Amino acid sequence: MNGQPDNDTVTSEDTLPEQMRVRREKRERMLASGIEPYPVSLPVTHGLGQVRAENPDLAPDTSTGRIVGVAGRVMFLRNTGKLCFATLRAGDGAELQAMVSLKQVGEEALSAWKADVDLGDHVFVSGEVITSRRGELSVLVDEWRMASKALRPLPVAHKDLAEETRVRQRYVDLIVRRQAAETVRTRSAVVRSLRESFHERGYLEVETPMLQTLHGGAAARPFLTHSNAFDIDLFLRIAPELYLKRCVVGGIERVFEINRNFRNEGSDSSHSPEFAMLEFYEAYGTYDTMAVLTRELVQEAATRVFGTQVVTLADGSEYDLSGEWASLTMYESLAEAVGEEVTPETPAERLRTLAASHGLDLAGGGAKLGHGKLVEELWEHLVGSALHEPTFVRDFPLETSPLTRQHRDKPGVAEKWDLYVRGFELATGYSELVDPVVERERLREQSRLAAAGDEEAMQLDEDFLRSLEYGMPPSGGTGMGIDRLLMALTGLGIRETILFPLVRPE
RNA sequence: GGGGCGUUAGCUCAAUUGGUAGAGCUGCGGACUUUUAAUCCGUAGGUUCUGGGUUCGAGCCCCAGGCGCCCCA
Repeated sequence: MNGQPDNDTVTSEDTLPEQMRVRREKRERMLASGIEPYPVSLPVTHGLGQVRAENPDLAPDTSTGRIVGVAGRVMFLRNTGKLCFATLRAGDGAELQAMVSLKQVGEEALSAWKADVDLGDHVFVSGEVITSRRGELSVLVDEWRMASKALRPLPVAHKDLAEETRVRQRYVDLIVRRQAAETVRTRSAVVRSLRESFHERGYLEVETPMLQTLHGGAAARPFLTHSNAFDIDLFLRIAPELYLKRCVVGGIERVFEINRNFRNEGSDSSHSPEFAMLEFYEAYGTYDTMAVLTRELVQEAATRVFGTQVVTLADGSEYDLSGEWASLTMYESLAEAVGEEVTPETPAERLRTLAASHGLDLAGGGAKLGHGKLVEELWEHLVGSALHEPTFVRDFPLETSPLTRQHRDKPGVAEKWDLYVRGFELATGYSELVDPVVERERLREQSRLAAAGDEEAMQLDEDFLRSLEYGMPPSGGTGMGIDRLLMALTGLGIRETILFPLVRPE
C-alpha cells in the first residue's frame, strides 16, 4: 500500500471516491438512454497523425471540405458554452483538436457532449477538417460518439506521476508521460536494429529453453520451479549459453538469441530479477572479433535509432559511442591502480591486504574468496566504476571463467573481456572453451564449489559435455543485456527501460 | 543485512513549537461560439499507510509493522 484508499477492492458504490462514482453514473445514464459507452466498432477513416500529414500548413480559418472520422483519447477539454474544444491524442502521440459547435451538432448532441465526456475518455468524431481562427488543425464535428468511457480520472497531465505509481501502473504512465511512451518505442527500435545487424551478417535467431533441468551457463543464483507432468524440479534459466553452444556444435555457426534470463538476486538501479539478454556465437570467431562485432552492434543501433553515435542522455549530457573504443587489461590496470605488481601468481592473502588498504570492505575480509574473485572485486572497486568512456577490459582470471578458453599466450588468464560503459558492465565476450576434457575438469570444480555451498556455482551438465565431445569449432561468444544497452543509449535507469518491472504486490 | 528519507483529497504537493488539515489541477453547479494546462463565479472532496502508546489535544512525539526511494555492505 502506498497510502491511497484501496479503490481496487472497493465493492460498494457509495464508498467510491466522488470522481469515480460520477463516471460510473455517466456510464449508467448512457446505457439507460440507449447509448453504447463501449461500442464494438466505429467508422474511423483516418488516424490523427494521418489527418495532420495530409493537411499541412493550412492558414487559419481554412475549410478543406474533407470529411474524416477519427478517434482518440480526450486529453484536454476547453468549453466556451456553445463551442467545445477537445484535444484528442492517439497512442502514437499524435494529437488533433475536435471542435463541437452548437451550430453543427445541435442542442442535444452538444449538451450530451458536455454531460458525458470526461478527460481520459476515448471518443470518435466525424466532420470536416478545418483550422480554427488561431490556426489549430481541427475536426469540425458533425457527429460524435463515445468510443470507450473511462471510469477512473486521468492524473494531471502536466506533472509526472510519483515514481512508484509510474512503475506499478505503467499504463497510466504511458498515457500521461510522453517520455514513457517514447522509451517503449526506443527499446523496440533498438531490438529491431540488433536483429537487422545480425541478419546482415548471416546469423540465425533461435529460441532455446528457458525452463532448464540443470543450473549453468553463468554464475548466478537461479529461480526454482517444478513440472507437474514430469514431476521434476526445473530452473528458470540464468543464461542460454550452454544451449547456444549446442547449436554451434550442430552446425548453426552464427547464432543469436534475444530472450529473458532470470536471476534470484537483489534488485536495484541496475539489476532486475528478470532481464532481457542477447547472446551470440560465431564459429571461427575469437574474443577479438566479438569485440569488434559488439561495438558495431551498439554503434549501428545508435545510428539507426538516433541518427548519431553521439547520443544524448536523459540528464541532457552527450555520450560519444563513435570510433574505436579504449581497451585495457585487468591485471595491468589493477597493478597500476594499486601501485604494485599484480599477476595471476599474486597470492590471495596479498590481495586481501590490498583490498583492506584500499577501503574495500569485503564480507569476512574476503576470507572466503579465492584469487580470481578477489582480483575482480578489487578491479571493479578501483578501476571499473571509474571508467566513463566505452572500454573493453580484457584477460580475466581463469578460475572465475569456467566456460572460457585459456589465453593463447598468458598463463592463468582467460580470453574474456567485459565492456564497460559509463561505469557499468554492458557486455561480456569470450574465446569459448571447446576442449571437452578441460571443460569437464572446469565443471567438476564448479560442482565441487556448489556442493560446498556456493549458490552461484554451476552444475555438471553431461549432455552439454557430450555435445562438445562431438566437436565444437573454435568460436567466439558474447552476452549483452538489452536493458543495459537501453541504459547506455539513453541514460535511463533500469526500471525506466523495463515496461513492467517486478514490484512487491500492493 | 545496516543506515537515512518518504508515505496527507482522484493526481501533484503544502501544513510554524503538539492546537479547527490546505493549494493547484481534476470533479460537481453556473456564465461564455475560436480555445490551446481556456477564463470567470460558486461548490464538493480526507480512516493524514496500518496497529498500539504518550497527551486535555497527535499529520507532527514514542513503539511495532507495511510499502517505496537513496546510500552502504
